[in-house]
Amino acid sequence: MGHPRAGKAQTHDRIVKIAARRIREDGLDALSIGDVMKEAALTHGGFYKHFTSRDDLVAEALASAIADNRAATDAARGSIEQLFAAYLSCSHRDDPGGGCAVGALAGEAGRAAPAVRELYTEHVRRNLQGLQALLPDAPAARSSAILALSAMVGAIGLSRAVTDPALADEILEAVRERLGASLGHAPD
Amino acid sequence: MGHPRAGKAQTHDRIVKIAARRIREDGLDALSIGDVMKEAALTHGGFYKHFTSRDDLVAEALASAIADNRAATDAARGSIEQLFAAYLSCSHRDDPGGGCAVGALAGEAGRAAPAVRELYTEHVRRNLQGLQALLPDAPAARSSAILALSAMVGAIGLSRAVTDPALADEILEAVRERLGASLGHAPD
Amino acid sequence: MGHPRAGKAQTHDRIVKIAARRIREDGLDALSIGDVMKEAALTHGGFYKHFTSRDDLVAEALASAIADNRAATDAARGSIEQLFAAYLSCSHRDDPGGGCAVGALAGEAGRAAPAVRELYTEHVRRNLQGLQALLPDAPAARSSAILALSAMVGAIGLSRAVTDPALADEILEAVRERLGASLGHAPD
Amino acid sequence: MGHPRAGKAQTHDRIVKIAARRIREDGLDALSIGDVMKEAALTHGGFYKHFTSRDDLVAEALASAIADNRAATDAARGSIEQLFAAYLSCSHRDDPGGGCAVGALAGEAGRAAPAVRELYTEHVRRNLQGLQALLPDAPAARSSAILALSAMVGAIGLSRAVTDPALADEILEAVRERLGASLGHAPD
DNA sequence: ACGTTCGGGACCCCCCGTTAGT
DNA sequence: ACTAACGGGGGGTCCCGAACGT
Repeated sequence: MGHPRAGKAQTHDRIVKIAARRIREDGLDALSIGDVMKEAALTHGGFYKHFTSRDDLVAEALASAIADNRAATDAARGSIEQLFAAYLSCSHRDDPGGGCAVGALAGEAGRAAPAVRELYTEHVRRNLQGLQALLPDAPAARSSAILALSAMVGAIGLSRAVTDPALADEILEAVRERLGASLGHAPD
Repeated sequence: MGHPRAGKAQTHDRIVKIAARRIREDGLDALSIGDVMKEAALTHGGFYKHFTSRDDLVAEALASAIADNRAATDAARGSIEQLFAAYLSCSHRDDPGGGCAVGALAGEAGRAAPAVRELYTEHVRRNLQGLQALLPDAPAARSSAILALSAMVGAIGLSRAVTDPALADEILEAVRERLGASLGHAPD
Repeated sequence: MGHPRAGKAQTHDRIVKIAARRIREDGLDALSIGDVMKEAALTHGGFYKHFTSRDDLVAEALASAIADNRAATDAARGSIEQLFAAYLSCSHRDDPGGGCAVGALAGEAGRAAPAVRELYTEHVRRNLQGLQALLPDAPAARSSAILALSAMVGAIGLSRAVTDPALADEILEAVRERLGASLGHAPD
Repeated sequence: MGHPRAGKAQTHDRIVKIAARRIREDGLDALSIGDVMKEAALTHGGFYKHFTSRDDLVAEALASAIADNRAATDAARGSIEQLFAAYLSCSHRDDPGGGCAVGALAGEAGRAAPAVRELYTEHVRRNLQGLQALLPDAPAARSSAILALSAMVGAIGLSRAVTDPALADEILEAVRERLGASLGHAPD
């Protein structure tokens, strides 16, 4: 019985990874312990050997999702165009579970528990700093980063929500290009 | 017993109005029939005289929220700066229940029932058209509208989610100003 | 569907009555909503139309059990020997569910929620007053009542717990007779 | 790893001792393996190296509690007044975990597993014999012992359950004195 | 017909006693 | 001796439907 070859940490991680996908796909509230454990080929009852409560899992899952994002962002190092292209891509839009947590949870984070909101906020800050570092060292780099993050988050949300595929693609494309252009020659 | 002076249509409307606020405040999934009916001073059971199911209410509530938004948008007619100022304002951020449904539901709409998504999509289209009409008649007006909507939606979501009030305000301010500037002299 | 002929109050009462038996048979903690509802030919889900929580039911069930006891005590009016005979009887011992709540819950009440303990205490006070009223108007009537209640409660508990039927009967008989004798000629 | 310096028997005993207190404080049903092991600074899973099941522990814990009681009773040897004073004392009432198992479990024992009930019954028998030995060698010594045990058990239970401290003290005092008096001049 | 009362079933989180395998 | 997992059950809430009263 059990998964003798899998250490506790591995099982723990497996659960968290699954949850990290789920929260980005379905939102924080929709996360069900039973579903996650079932997907991990475990039973519902064993959950509390790994987490003290559902909130605990949510926090860990969010942290894991954020770590994913860091890795993905680092991969796009060097060029902001590359980052835009990756973020505002169809593959990102079509795989929320593997994508950006800031975008996936922008709507729900405001209603989440304080601990979750803090994590989220920290992640937003880091993203802004990362963007700013990639932008030309102009006085308006900070506001450019904010505009870029807002537009990216908004565009990915809209593109996911809209039923018309053409419109969805158009949103990504338009923002991708216009954002690059706007930020290229920061007006001040 | 009951509300003899209130016609059925009025009661129906009252329920929808309440639900229209709730879905923007708490999201689509969190809408509880019991809560809504309680707030309407009605009993839970009577709900099904007005709606065939919870999904029915959600659809109507979304339509009502959209109608609200149309009215609000029309009020800002004439100047796109005025619209930005209104959308990217603290009062809008702090009152999601009375605010823009596109922004409030950007994350959740992608997971909603087809009917809801259709409604949402239609609303996005109309918003884009409205924005486009307010922009100078340049070739890039369409993409400008998309960028504007994306940035607005993203900014309002981020500003709501973030715990740091200073950062929340900064997001609104930065996008408000940078967006105006960027769109003023559309590069092509 | 449902029990159309049974008013809500009737169903409510039915549930409480069942629970009132159960808490005397199995104790306060062992009371299970599912079990009670099943015995009432209802489903677990409907429970919360009648009670706000399990604790609510426990409180009502205890009150109901106490009311039962009052009625039973009143039936033995006039003679304390009759009351002793009824309380310290095999039929009382063998039917805890229909019997004295003070005796059945003597052990558990001390660990119960404050509201439950208050109810229990009130019931003890009333029982002491009832006993005192039945005793000769001697100065020691109060302490006689306390001795009588203690002995009765203890005897019924012991007689229920003991596995040897002869010993169980002997306990009831001994206390029944010795208590009557002791109280007959109050020493001071 | 583990507690290398503590033999298995010692660990076993430690667990039993803790459980022996707990069952008197919280009852048989409330005994939780997890809690006991935690208090013993052991892990939950190791329990089954010492006991075959929870029922096994309960039986051993009861036996241990009974052994405690024998020791305490032997200490009061010689005078029945001393025994009454010790049993019907505030310190006994306020420390059920270190007190009499017959009193603490009078209500619950009747519902316990057969093995537990047998143990309990044996304990009652021994207590009755002990009491009888302390009483004057009158024909009614047996029934006097039964009355005494019943009153003591009942009084301690009531005194623990009642919320009013004055009433709680009054119960102990009244039974202590009246019982001594009643048994001093056994009527027949 | 409108509204309410009552009930049904499904789900969720959490905890428990127990065991297989290390 | 323990870790990791199982399976079942507990209380609580939800959405929904059916029968009754107005």
